[in-house]
Amino acid sequence: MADIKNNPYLAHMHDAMDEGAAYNNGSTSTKGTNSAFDALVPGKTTAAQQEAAEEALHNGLTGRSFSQKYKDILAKRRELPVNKQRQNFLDLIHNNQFVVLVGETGSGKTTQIPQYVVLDMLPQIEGKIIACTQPRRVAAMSVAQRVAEELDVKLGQEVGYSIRFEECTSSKTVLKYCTDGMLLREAMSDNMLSRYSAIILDEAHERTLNTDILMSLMKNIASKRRDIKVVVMSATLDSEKFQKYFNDAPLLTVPGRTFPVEIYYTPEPERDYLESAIKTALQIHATEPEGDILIFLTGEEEIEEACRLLRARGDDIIRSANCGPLLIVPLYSTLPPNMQQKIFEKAPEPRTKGGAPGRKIVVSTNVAETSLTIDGIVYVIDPGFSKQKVYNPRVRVESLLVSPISRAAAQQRAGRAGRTRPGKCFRLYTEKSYNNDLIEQTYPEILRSNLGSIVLQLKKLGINDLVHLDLMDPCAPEVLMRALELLHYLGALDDDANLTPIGHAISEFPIDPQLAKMIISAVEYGCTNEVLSIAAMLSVPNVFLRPREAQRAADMAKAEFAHMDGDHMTLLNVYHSYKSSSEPSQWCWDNFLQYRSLKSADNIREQLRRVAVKNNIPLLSNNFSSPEYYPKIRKALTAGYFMQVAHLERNGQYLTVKDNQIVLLHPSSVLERKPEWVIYNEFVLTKRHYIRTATEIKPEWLLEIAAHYYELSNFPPCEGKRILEKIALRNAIVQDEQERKKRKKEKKDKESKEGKEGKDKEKKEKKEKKDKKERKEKKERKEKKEKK
DNA sequence: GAGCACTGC
Repeated sequence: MADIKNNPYLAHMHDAMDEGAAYNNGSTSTKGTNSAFDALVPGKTTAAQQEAAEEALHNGLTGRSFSQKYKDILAKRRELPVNKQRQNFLDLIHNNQFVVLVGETGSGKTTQIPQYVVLDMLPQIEGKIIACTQPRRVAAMSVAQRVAEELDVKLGQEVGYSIRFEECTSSKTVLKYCTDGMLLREAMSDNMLSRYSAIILDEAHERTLNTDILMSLMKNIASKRRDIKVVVMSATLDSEKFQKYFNDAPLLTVPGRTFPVEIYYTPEPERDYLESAIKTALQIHATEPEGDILIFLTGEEEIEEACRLLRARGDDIIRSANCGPLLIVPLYSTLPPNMQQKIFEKAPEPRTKGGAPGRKIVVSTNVAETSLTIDGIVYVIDPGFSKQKVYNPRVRVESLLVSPISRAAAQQRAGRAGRTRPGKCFRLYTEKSYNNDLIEQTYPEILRSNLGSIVLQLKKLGINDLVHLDLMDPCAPEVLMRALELLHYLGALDDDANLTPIGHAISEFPIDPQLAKMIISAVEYGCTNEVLSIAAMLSVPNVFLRPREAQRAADMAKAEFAHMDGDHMTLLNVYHSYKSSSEPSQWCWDNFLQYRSLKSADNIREQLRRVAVKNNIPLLSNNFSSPEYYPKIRKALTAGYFMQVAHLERNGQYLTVKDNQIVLLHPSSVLERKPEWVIYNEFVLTKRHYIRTATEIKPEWLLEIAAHYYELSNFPPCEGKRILEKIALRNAIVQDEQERKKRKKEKKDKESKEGKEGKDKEKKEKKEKKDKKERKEKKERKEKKEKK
């Protein structure tokens, strides 16, 4: 205590200690010289007390004295806008179960709020810990790293993170950053999230599928656990919706710290946004002061095209208008990491000393909207489009569609220009269009997705009444119905929509339900090892590369792996070859394969293998030289994908079974010979309808493996149906015949058995008679003898 | 004869 009193730097620590003593009901806590936390009473701290604890001589979490680095960071933390609101925040959290917090970029909410909650709830004393969720893995990881530094602890000890494939926590952990999907998984085995005293949901405005489910779950849990606190953090001004959803929760608004961005609209609508974007970029280069440019486009092809045009025309204006040199960099997620690094390179130097400055132009997809931040961007060009996922429940297909962005997304894009200094945003649409045509918010993902996997998870979470599920935006009944239907056909739900043992097993796997069903069914066919590999390969982005300049070479490389049964077996070949290569990265390069995808497939396979072992699913392989080796694998695939079958009609077109959609085999398929029956993994909707990743099957397998689905009476008419009907009829006849034969044989057996028994009896009786007679005669002879 | 916006368990 004396130390603190003598230290002018800790002026208000003194008061805090006294207050703490008062809360402790007068009990002496003078050993509090070592831990400033002694002054804190769980659930009743003040901002002053918290600040005092942060300025104490020793770290309340570790008992160690604070490092100089800690003190330096602390000074900066005090400057964050959110720190000015600490007392307000504490007041709200003390008096409410839910708090909604809106904080713009740079407010410090993600790093500071969880720390305030830790100091307030003192998880190390209370035994329950605090979680803060993020939609993305990298964010969870990097924020945890930062907060560990801020609290002067080692990452993975008192502060940790938990993401797929990486658990970086310990028994000491009091604050855990995790992806929202990870927390959802955890809830599946601990429905009340009983380990936690507070959950902080960050980036809630992004409305990812998992965040939406988690919000609903927290609402449910909070109504049953009065002790848990929930903080929902968001970046939008659409806070009323969040407040209302969380039972009229109070709102705290924290200003951000960004620079102003001037917005420019086009006076007239642009017909060709690509052309217009390029023109605008070159015009900025020719007329605006130094500063890098970010252009938002929709996809890889468009971006590469734009880069080509920019390079060509850039050279022209550099010559004619005496502009500085340009560095043009594409950016999209499937770009190899070393190419992605280029976005962080500096703009080129002027060609001559004192000449016009160079400029960097980044041409990017949505990655640059949320996931990646590029420093030095001053100008943003926003054509107003992005590719968005849409789900059509009628044909059960998710597809990507180029669509206008929302006003919220447009604001987000503009904001990217003001991170380091005041910037400008050029919108390639009219102001009128912005106000009238763009929707306010992007539709939440839950309204645009296939919910098969999510519905299963909800069932596992103990939520049975899905129709009345309390979601911020309720999903369409038809989408829900499709999900239930799928799970029912897979055998995951019974007739009353309750989870079956198979459903429990499927839900353990962090993959599509069909893939999980495939793995579980593989036990029956003795090929779980191979099916685990295929499932992993199907869960990662396409492994086959096909660079524009080397298409033929790439196709030839792929042909080396081709398997005549189809694309699934081809993937299996690739995986096996990958595993046996000595230098995987070089090997991938040589074979036109995406190393990143294969590495990830290997990771996923290992995870799936662990889940399988945990659920007593044996790891089996058939004898490779057996002729049944591949057919058995294909049967296991069919057990998962019997709802995605296409039949080649006599006119040479494939028709999907039951939905009767005309589809083409994707040109990337190895199945050039067009087998009559195929299962497919994916339905791709572009200019035409394609089925991608297909494997040949036998129609009789469908009736054998999925008899409940192939109840042909409710199928619409088509050739495939007629063939299946014939097979079913033949099966029925064969079965009848077999049964008739069986009955006949049984009868015969019975008769002959009876006959035999009869004869035996006769024989026995005869023998007995004979014996008796003999005995009698013997006896008589004996008696005669004796009489003599 | 063609694509894979972006996350995530």
